[in-house]
Amino acid sequence: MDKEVLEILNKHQLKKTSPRLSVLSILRSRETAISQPELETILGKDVDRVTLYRTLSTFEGKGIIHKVLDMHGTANYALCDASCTEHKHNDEHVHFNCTSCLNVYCLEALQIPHLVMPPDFIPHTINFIVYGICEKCTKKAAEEHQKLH
Amino acid sequence: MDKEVLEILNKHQLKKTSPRLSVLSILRSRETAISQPELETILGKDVDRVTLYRTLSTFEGKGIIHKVLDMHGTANYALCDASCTEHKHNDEHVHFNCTSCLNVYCLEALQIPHLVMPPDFIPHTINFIVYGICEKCTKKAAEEHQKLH
DNA sequence: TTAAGTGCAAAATCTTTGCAAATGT
DNA sequence: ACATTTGCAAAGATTTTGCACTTAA
Repeated sequence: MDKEVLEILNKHQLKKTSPRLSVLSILRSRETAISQPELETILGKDVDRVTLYRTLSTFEGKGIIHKVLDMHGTANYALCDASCTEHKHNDEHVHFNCTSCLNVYCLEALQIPHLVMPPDFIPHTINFIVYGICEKCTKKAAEEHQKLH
Repeated sequence: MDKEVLEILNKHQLKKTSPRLSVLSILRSRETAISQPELETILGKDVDRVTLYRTLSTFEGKGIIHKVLDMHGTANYALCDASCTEHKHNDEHVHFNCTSCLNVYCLEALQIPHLVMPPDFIPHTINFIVYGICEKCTKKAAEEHQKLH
């Protein structure tokens, strides 16, 4: 049993059901955000697709996970850090979406730079996504290149 | 006839068909990006929904328009500026998505700040969206507030 | 004339909704 | 025991595909 996962559910007064435990432990085990279809594949037929939709939307509403849209508009999900609450997400870091492996990395180290908005434009949430090739895919490409020489 | 619209199509060797002319002149007439459903409403039954999908995807592929995803993952489209080509989009300005009127503004004046990526993360395209309340909605809210006092 | 583009119908996806049965507390 | 939550079935919405017809060049 994953104690931390149970704590998360406790904290938000959510029942500890099997679909929720599965989803949370998958999210916790990953360093990158994961898309709904990918989650669906991992979960297999243990969890109904509809339940997955509802689970993710509950988690998002409670501030347990946050959503990042990749290049094609597909939603990817990652655990929020402890500072997120239902009302205020602390999600102000840069995301990196690899166009090769499709993984979405939370670059927690890169804070979103402060911007001055035009007058009367009141910002609320900021989304900064960089699309490109990630570390792993860059290295993989380099190795392929080696082989040819 | 809108000469500039014709020129755009010429430049990309696209035939000047009625759906394309309609879509381009709508995009040119707006200061904000427009969603596919909204376009559909404006066009009415003059243009088939399927044709609209294909038109937008052609334009995007040619670098005539660029896509911005709003908070809900809905695609919004805006004309690219002249410096965009099929291969390299010059779309590196900040977008502002009003969560009240849903409009997506291209804040051309705000360049995306330069970021240093972690090693072996190769950036290609950058997407910077600020969600919040736009000028018009801010003012509208202020007026409503006036009335009550 | 003829390649490109459109429109319709129909398939394939994706997402939401309603409700009875199951489950956690 | 009871409010939540799940799973199924079915509705709704969105997006894609195939193909015959039309149109711009």
